[in-house]
Amino acid sequence: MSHGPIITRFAPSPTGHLHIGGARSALFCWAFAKRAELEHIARGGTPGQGGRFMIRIEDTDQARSSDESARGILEDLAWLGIAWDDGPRLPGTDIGAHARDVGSYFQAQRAAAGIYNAYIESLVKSGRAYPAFETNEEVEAMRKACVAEKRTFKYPRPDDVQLGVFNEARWARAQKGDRHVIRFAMDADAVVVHDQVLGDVKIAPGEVDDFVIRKADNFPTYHFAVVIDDELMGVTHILRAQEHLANTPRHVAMQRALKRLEPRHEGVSFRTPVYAHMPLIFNMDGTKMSKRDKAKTARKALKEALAKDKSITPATLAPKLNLAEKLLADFIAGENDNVDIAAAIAKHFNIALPEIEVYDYRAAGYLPEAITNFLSLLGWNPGMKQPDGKDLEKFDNSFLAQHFAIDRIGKTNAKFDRAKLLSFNADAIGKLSDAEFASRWRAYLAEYDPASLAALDARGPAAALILAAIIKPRAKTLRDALTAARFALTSDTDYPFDPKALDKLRAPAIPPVPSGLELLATTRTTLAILPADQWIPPGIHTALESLAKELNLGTDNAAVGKLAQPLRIAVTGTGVSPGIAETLAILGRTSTLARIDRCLAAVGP
RNA sequence: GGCCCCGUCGUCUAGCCUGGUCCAGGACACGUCCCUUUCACGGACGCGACAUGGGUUCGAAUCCCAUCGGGGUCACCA
Repeated sequence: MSHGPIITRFAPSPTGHLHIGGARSALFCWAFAKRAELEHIARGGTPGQGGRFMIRIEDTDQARSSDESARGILEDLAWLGIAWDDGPRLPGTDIGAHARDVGSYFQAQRAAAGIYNAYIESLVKSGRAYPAFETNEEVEAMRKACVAEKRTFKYPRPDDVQLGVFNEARWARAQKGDRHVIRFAMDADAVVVHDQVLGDVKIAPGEVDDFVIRKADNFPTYHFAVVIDDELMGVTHILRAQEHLANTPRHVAMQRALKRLEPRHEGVSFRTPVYAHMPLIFNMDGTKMSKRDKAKTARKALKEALAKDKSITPATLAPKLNLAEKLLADFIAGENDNVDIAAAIAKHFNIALPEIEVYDYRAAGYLPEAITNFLSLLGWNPGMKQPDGKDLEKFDNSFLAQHFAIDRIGKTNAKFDRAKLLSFNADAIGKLSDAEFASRWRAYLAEYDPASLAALDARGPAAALILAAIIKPRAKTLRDALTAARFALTSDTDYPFDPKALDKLRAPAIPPVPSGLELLATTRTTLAILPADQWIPPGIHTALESLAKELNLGTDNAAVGKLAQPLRIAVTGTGVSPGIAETLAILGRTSTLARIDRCLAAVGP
């Protein structure tokens, strides 16, 4: 047994944003390596030698991969607090700065360096792989024929190919430039995957056919690249989603057939890493969480709008969305699931698209610590109790790194309950100090809603701090903190009045209590002469209390309420707002009086 | 369909390996109540599950089998 570090990896394909399920995989891989490192350090070991977490970008799909999404994925990981030891350097941070020298962390570059082709050639020469010349269409036709006969399709090994015997004729033809793929020659042995979560999973011989390991474009397939890279990059433990379980026998079979080619390791057999397959994460309705859900949601909303309002047609709508009519028509027909079109529709009809990717949750105002905490509980559980006997389920990444263990990964698939995530997020926000919340909220607004940030700044720093303190318990996300703060972020002349609230204001007096309108006018007079140094929450509260007493409204809090409710409607336009004293303090005297006057005018004589 | 995996409240799960302390515990959601100047926050209580059927055993959520149900996978995507 070697004493090298435990090395885990997360290997995303850069074809979009980081999926929330991928984030969990990354988090668990990170935690596993981190724990090994922590324990190694505690034993006095050399830093960096106990456990390492690696990122490798699997960009062998030329058509769908992009540098932009690779960067986005890296940024989202870092935002979640998942830093990698090995992998691309993340600009502006020191993440990846001390990566091991194991070649590029991008597979396309590794392919360009000839890493995979050297192994392909060795496999072909040892008779464990061979060129196959059928076109994609031909194989597809064979498959269809099988399906029609209700038989499972397995690629039939050509008669001239023999396991373990180098097929020179085929190799020569391939070298000549005939379009071909390389297929791995499966052996006849049964494969057992010793999975740390699922136990031993046995696959009978003959279940796996000769699969493609190099595509016609000369790029390795996922299966091949993964096996080569995991070995060459020293990966010891593979934690991944259960959807990969069925692939694992292929990987194990290749590991058994492969020997190292590099001078220092030449001839050494590939090792089989430790596998642990994690349960899957689904939507609440049991469907897969996919970015297509966004298109589905948008399409449904659009169809409803179309059915409800006959004046809306694809032809009239397309220009408003800045889209070609054909594109929109295709989208409606389900011909495409373009996320940008979905977003445009959502914006136009003011509907919320489901959050699927980390990027979405970030934009929706979730805190990274709430996301990783929630994700940790999907398929894993610390199995610990709190002093009060309740299950421990609120913890941070550092706790996870200290306690994560594969043997506590569950086997059953989980449904992603957004309501619970929302509750975790609200809880995480609630735990923030007022100052912390204020600064996080500002940062959020700076990125996603600069106009609101400008409006906030216009109120001044003192008001901003009071505002932060009172919206904090009302906010489940940084985005909906805006709802509670709306009154302070709109101008004194155009915040809307809720008609129902105004009606309440118009209600006649019920003697001895004066009407809301009368109370409002009286309160205005009092507030107008309140000393400036009293224009703070306690000062305002005291003033309202004395006024209530003066007017014989009573002495309890309900008395102040009789004053507060008309005021609230006047200055916020609705009967719902944070505490009235805080609300007025944030607005300041000038705004408050202006708003009362505007309301008085709106209600009319 | 073949192969493989899984099955505790609506949801995430604890308990299962090492049967009894479980007429099954927690959290989210939901409901009622309390707090309360509105809305939130907070607090209390409640609702609510061992898929089914057979075994094994003095005793099964826990062990075995079958059935049913759910899922994954069968690409020159990863």
